[in-house]
Amino acid sequence: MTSITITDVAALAGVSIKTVSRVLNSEPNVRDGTRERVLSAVNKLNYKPNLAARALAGSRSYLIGLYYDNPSPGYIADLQRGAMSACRKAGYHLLVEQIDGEKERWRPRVESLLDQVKVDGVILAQPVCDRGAVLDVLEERNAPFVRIAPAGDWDRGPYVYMNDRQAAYDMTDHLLSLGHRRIGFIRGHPEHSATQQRYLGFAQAMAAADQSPDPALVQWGSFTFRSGVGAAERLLNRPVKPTAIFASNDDMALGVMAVANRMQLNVPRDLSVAGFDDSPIAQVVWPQLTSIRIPVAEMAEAAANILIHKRLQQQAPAARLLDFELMLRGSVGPASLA
Amino acid sequence: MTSITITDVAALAGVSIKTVSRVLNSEPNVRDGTRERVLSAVNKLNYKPNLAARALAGSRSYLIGLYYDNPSPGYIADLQRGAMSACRKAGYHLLVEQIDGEKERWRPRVESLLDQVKVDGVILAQPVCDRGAVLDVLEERNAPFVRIAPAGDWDRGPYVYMNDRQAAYDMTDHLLSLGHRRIGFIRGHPEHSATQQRYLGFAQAMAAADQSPDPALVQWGSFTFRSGVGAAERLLNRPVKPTAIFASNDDMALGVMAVANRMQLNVPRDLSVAGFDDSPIAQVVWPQLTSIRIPVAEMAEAAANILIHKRLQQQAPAARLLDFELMLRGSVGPASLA
DNA sequence: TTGTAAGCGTTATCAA
DNA sequence: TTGATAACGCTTACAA
Repeated sequence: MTSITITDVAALAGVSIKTVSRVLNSEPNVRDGTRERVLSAVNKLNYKPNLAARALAGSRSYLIGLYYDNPSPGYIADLQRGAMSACRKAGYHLLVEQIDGEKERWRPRVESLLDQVKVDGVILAQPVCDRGAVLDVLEERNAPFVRIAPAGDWDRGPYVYMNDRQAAYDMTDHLLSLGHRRIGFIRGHPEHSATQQRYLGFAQAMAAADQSPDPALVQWGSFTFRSGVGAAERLLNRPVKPTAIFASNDDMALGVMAVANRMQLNVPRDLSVAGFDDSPIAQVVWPQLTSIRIPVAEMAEAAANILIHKRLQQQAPAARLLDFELMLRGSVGPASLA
Repeated sequence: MTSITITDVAALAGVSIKTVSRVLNSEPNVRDGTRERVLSAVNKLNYKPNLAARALAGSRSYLIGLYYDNPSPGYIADLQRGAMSACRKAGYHLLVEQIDGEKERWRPRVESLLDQVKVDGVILAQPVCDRGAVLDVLEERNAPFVRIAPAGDWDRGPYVYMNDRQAAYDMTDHLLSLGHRRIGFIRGHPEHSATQQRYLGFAQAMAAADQSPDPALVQWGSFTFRSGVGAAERLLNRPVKPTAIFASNDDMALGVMAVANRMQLNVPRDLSVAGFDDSPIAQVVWPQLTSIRIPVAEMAEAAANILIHKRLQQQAPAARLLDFELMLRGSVGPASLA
């Protein structure tokens, strides 16, 4: 039950193993006829090159690593779907690794992936992509990596991202276009990179519509359901309630909806609610939550492709921008006339 | 910038590479002093064996594959956390692969993992573990695999699981102990393995409490939020409403809560609601959902460990049972006196 | 355009 | 208890 090797293929095709190798790696200088004979032998034998041998002899392992920490399960799933899709198309495989931020326990794992497994590249997702120490380890070893939506350090290698500011701007614009003027905004966790960008987009859209910002209508949250509840209570217990609340992520938006429910406010008649992330829950609640879809899978796919095709390119792209999408659903309606 | 190899270690320790190999693989017949000299050389050089070379020469790749299809993101995340934990402890790495059930597109990927990457074993999660064709491919190649909560085929290799029937029994018992007698039950998707087991547990607990089963109180669902809504409407529009509804997963239970809300029924005062799965959403809704925690991460960890330690064991365990946990929260209360 | 031979860094064989 | 040396299956030089 020994598996078939390049030698078997060479023998059947009547060529040397080097020629088989050339065909397999799409190298030039192979006569068409020869190529066909080799390929037909490959097919006949159902030959598949051994990755360990390839990695040992050559410079490619056909493995891509994905580092993430502990964000929402939906984010991880999307990430992997995208990365896997790219890997599948190129004959690569995906190795996942959770990087525990707390302790320095991540270090041996990161080093192992580079020194032992010798992955061809690493995708760094939030929040790992913002940990300087991890980047240091990768740079020390000259390991190719691509970051997904990093918060800064824009000159430390390629990254893919989407425009959070513009997305928040567009959503705010949408609310304004429906007649809303008193729009509450709930900021996210102060240490998260997206927080500031999303707030900026909101503020700029309000300013562009000549809406003087009411500081009392901007509340801090921390991206959790509970913090959304707190912020919503502060907003909705004011003498003059806002007609819409834009929370900078879905979990907080759900908190807003819970409070509205408890206060007998009908969504969207009495209060419009918008979120950010388009998490799976957004479509489960009633009414369904208007939100912003982040192209997580697409970003991961783009990142994987950059790594996979690195050797083909003269110059790796420094950055790749992907589009968000406004998901308009039932939780947002026109401003009531009240 | 060439990396250090076993030869460097051997030179520093003043032994042959074979001796270094012996130490690294904990083989017998190495003098203590020699072992120590080797280990200190390993440490001094920060040497890490090359996995590709190991895989090529030996019979282990130190890679474990995880096949899943498209269940909830939370399930995937838990699965990976557990499997990764086991891998980390043993110096293994985790390769993930989504097995698309629809087409036969999965076949080349499964074969590639076995023939090219030569993973040391494969973990099969729901619903991949119930696809006979996938098992066939694995068995053809004599590839070690462990299934997580399979639906049947209990003689096709080792598996880990939990007792769905007992869990549903215990939850029903809990409702009965709170005075509920008219308990509605919502079954899951008929093709899903857990559906029958969970219903069985419910039915047995009811029978044990001498509750003649009212067929009208058992409704079909399909594990989706929407199907939960439908089933709940059928249950709650009856002349005599149930005082509690036990849905066989959380998504459907959320559907029940949504209907209850719409019908102005207070949960848990007017209606108790219980789910199954303890998905993340269970703690986000209000009141929080009473549910059953499935030890997904623990099952994955156990599965990985079975694969990793296979060579050490005389006889791989045929099955490993793990415990569920009743998560009692606000959505269930005593039966009202009405 | 093709082939020969030398690695790649381990583990396995077998002799010492 | 140790070590020389041959695999493992491929890619990379280099030669033809």
